[in-house]
Amino acid sequence: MKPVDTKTHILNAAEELFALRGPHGTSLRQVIVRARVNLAAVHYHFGSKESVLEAVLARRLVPLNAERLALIEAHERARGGRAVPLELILESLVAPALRLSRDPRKGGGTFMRLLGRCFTEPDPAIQAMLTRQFSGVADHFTPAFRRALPGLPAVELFWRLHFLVGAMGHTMADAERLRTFSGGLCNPDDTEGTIARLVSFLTAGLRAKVPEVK
Amino acid sequence: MKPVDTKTHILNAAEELFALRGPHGTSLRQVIVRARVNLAAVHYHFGSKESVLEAVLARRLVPLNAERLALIEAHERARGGRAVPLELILESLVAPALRLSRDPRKGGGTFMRLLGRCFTEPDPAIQAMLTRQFSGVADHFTPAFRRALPGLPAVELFWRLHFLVGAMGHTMADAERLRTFSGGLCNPDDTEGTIARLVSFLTAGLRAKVPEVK
DNA sequence: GTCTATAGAACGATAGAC
DNA sequence: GTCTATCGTTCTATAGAC
Repeated sequence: MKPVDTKTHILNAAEELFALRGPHGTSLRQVIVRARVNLAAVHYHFGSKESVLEAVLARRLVPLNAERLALIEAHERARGGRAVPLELILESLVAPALRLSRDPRKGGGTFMRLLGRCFTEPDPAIQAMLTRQFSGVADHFTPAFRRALPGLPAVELFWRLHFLVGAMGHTMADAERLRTFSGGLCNPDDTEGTIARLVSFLTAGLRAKVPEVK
Repeated sequence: MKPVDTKTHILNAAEELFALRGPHGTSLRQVIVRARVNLAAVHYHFGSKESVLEAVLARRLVPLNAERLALIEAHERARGGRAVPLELILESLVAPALRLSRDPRKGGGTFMRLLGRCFTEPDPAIQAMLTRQFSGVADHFTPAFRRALPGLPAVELFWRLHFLVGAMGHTMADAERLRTFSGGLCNPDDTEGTIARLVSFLTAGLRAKVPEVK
């Protein structure tokens, strides 16, 4: 049972506050109050506010994206050279993220809120962090989608993957909004139900008839 | 030909900078430099930074949401009491926003980037602004979707509308990312193509088979 | 590694002359 | 309506004692 050290305290506090008020809307001083550490400790351990954000992201995204790749690679091995069915690709992509987004020990919805927010953050430094973190997943999943949808032109596939990222991101970043909007009818805590619904929606969308207008 | 006044100069500069670096990441001082006005002028015309943001949002959203409502009401009138087909509902919702997001005289992608960003902004004041602006559209379109998809349980509809908002928002807020991601294959400037693709994707997603798992 | 103290700059907002 | 000047606050970052 290892004790929670200063560094982890800072990461936890920063994750929470960055998600709650945004990286720009949060000062290091707010972070150190919540983390119960000294301001200088942040600069000692991370060097700068930007590096704190990068560490917060990497702590969750490195294992998350590794899990995604492990899942799809297992499916690929199980099927030899043949294409992995669309539903399984989507599930490999969606399920680990959604389970993480509902695991209170791992930041729960807090982290996903921050992640969704970073995606709309135009700050070039933040964009570069995201590209770094997601390049492996993008490189592996894009060809998998292409193999699962052999009739779909590459242009259309890219558009649909863009729609997919939006739907997925918004679902994870803003689950609680749905509870309010549906008047309590929808329960975002039902992780497996959410995965099934999202996979079914995305499968149908990706398989839609290609529109005529060009 | 009326001259561009101080108030409009401030709105234009704020729109651009808020979209570029976020409302929190932008200072009023940066705004007044770009608008070539005095700092006190901002407080004279708007009272506070928050009110500037509200005015920036309202300037585009009031006519946009009015256009959406006008379109769907025209469809409803044309069909008497019968349900408006799903594709036409989606087009009424998507097309005005997407055309706005590509109209350089009206902020172009700049404004949509800001809007997408505000959606992930947890600041309660900003959330309240969005709720105010979108309540009319939500109240009118939700029953329309229900009528167009009579077999779909309400819970499932709410989930799918949530996915829809994500796909739509991300498409408008971050169109340029797709150009990079697709290696230049996709052209987000093709507004009508984007509308057709988004409507086709969403139609299929909304009509997907309801998943078994509950 | 952890602290206090502080430098140095930027912030939102306002007072009051014109 | 528009300006200058400035108040009071907060920020990131660092220097240097322990």
